[in-house]
Amino acid sequence: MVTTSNKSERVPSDKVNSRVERSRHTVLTTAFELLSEGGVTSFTVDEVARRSGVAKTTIYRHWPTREALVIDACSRMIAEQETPDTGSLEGDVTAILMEIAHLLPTANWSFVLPSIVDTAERNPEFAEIHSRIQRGHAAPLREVLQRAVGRGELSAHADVSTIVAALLGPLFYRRWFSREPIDDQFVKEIIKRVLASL
Amino acid sequence: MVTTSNKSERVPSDKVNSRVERSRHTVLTTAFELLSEGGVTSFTVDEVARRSGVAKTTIYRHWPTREALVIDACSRMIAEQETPDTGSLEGDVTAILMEIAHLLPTANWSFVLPSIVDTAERNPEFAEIHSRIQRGHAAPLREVLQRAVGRGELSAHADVSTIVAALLGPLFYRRWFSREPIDDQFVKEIIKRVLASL
DNA sequence: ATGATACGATACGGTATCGTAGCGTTTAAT
DNA sequence: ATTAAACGCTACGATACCGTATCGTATCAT
Repeated sequence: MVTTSNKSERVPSDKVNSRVERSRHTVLTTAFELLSEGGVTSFTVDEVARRSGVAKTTIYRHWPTREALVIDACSRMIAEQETPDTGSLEGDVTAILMEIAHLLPTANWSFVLPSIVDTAERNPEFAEIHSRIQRGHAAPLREVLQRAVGRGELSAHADVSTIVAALLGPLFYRRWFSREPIDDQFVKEIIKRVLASL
Repeated sequence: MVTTSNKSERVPSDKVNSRVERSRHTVLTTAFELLSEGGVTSFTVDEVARRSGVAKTTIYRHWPTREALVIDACSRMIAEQETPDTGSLEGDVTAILMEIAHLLPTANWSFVLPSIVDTAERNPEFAEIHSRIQRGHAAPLREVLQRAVGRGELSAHADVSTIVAALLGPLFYRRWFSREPIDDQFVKEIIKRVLASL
């Protein structure tokens, strides 16, 4: 009895290949793809069903509502950027910003983000997601700045939050507002100017 | 005959109070208000009709399609900011950024802009509007920077476009991405750091 | 093998929205 | 006063979506 009971409490690795998990995965992949193309607005459950091949009824067996699915798909968008450790603040910052600069014109999330920003403006749930995504982007930068403080390379009074805005702001500005290209020269200019003023 | 013909060729000031122009104005005002509240997505012609009191059929007599009305309403959003002239570059830049900083949390356009940015990502017509709005925001800054070059206060080799991004980027970043408050201290910090590096 | 669970297909009901038709009424110019 | 243009009202047709119901089929553990 106990043995039987234990067998039905499967470990996660078992569940991955179960039928439910296959469906979940297929739907989420398609949902994310759809979000990247049209943003939150034009996202429909019917289209997910059409593209994924998973029946709409099955989708509603997994997610209670359209919004739940959108939120779930958006959550998979949080960038897992790794923090470099070159030994110097300038080296670390350059590594981070260069990677972001290269991702901005191509990565899927850069096409969805405006949509999330807009939705977050009036929807608390999306505001929460947006907040998590944002923290994900800023985290590596905050970490290398803190490390620089630890090494004495940066004053302990330095306002990390301001510096992050001074570094990321110009890049984001070019991607979504002025829509100018973000070349390496530009990134280096920004870094040089911001770090010079510390 | 000629006199009669001339009378029908009215001057614009006459037209302002005509019935058509009254309708146009009422509808556009309501449309803009609606856009400010819900963004481009939740904007519906039916709601404009309900709120404005103008019949939906009349609205469609003026604008061929919903999109045309949205675009027309968005176009009225272009900020008409005046360029200061304090004599020094720092004074001018401070005046401009302080005004923007105070508008960012309150002005109607700041609630609609994410919506336009998102739509512009996939719609050329909105990309054009967005471009005009953007140029409107950056124009005063570009002008005072050019003036500073003329006075010799700024090197002729200075990349104006980069400096604009370095100044506006952090403010926009805080408004729409990190969602942190934008206090005067922050604005002054940004200005100080950017101008110090010139 | 058998039963439980998940899935697929189709068809709905309900709602929102776009854009139009028809027709009577108001406005405003002559 | 007459008349043309603009407006309001109601009612549509068409479409797209959400979310559910029904029922038959496939999967999978035991």
